[in-house]
Amino acid sequence: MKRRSNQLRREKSTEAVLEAALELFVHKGYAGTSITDIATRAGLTKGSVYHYFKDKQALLIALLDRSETTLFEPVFIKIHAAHTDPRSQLIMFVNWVARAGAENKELMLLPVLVSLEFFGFGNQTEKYVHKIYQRLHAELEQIVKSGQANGVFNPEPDPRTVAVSLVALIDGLLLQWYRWGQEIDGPALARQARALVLGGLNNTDI
Amino acid sequence: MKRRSNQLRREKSTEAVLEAALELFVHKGYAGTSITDIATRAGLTKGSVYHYFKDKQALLIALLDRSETTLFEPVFIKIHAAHTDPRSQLIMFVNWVARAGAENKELMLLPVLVSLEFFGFGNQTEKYVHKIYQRLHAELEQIVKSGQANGVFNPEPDPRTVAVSLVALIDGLLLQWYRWGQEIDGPALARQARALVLGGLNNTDI
DNA sequence: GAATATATACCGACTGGTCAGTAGATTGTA
DNA sequence: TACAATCTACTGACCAGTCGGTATATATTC
Repeated sequence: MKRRSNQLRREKSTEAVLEAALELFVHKGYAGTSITDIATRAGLTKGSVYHYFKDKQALLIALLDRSETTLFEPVFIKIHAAHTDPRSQLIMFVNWVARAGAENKELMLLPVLVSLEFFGFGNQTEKYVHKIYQRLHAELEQIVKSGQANGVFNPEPDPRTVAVSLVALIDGLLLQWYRWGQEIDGPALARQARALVLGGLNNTDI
Repeated sequence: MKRRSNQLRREKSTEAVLEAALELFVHKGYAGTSITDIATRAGLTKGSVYHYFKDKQALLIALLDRSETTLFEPVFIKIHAAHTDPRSQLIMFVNWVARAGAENKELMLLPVLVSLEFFGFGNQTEKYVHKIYQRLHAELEQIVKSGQANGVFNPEPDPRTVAVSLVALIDGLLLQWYRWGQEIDGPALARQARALVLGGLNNTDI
């Protein structure tokens, strides 16, 4: 055993556990993953996992937190900072999803999958995921609204519905690719998302 | 205990078991549902469930089969029989999904949810769901193609991608509503589906 | 149509196995 | 020595599937 400082051991081990848990939760499901699985994949044993994390749910929460702070939060900041027109903001958003989804597949899929596995349990996990979705919906709704106010978008469609549908399309496409084990096709996702939102927002006669 | 013929008992019991299983599989997941749960909800005990079904998976397969024959098959037949233009066929399809999803929520959601829970296991269940999706994609792709040949649709978008995206949007919307315990909003689904497909197919400059 | 034999429906205890979480020992670091 | 990280062994709960048995329904025989 190589000699390492306790701090280094701590960091390496927690990181290894989180990485293993993310991989396994996404590919085998939360319920389908045992702590021993996670420990083994992280090069440790069960007891050590419990040394760092209170219980199984704490592991999941930590990963959801990471997903929020490293994936979702940055794009909102970036879009707000850009100060461009709503149309460009929407395009920025879908392009970001396409890139983030391709580069960080598991972290992107985790909230989607977990929200389905934990539906209706009324626990902490569900609330956490709910927050992420609400944020997504609210931000997109805002963009659509301002575009309609500017006269850039067709004012007829309900902005909330447009926002929810855009998120649904992205979720659906991510899940499709995940389901059949295909790589995430970023450009295709971006193209279809644009077709949905801008197609709907440009045309009155659909 | 009321006296009933064996045939009647058989029918009543299998039906009760299937109904209970559908409800529980959708709302608690396949793995999260125990046979005892199902039996209790059906007013029986574990042994009786095994009297009618070989094992847990056989129950799931029976339900998937029901989903295919009572939901998906009829719409394809109806669309083929209609002999209308591709545009109307697409609209027929999304209207049907909207109606079937609202009227028969659990049966509609089962394949979607199961395909996610069973991803990558390479078992019978996965193949079954795969078949349903392939069928969906193929039928829709065909409609889009013929519309493009007729000059009704913009010929540029790849028909396969359009078909996959439409299914993804529908999946995504169904899951959204399921996730947050909302009723399925048929009209909204139909409207958004039209915006995606026809919006994308009408416009070159999106 | 009564008596008997067989088949079907149903029950609940049991088995073998899995898993989350715990306790205490052991090894490595400060 | 004190403390942190890790391991091993264990517990209690749960679950899929089996099995022997009971009750009810149907078929057969007289």
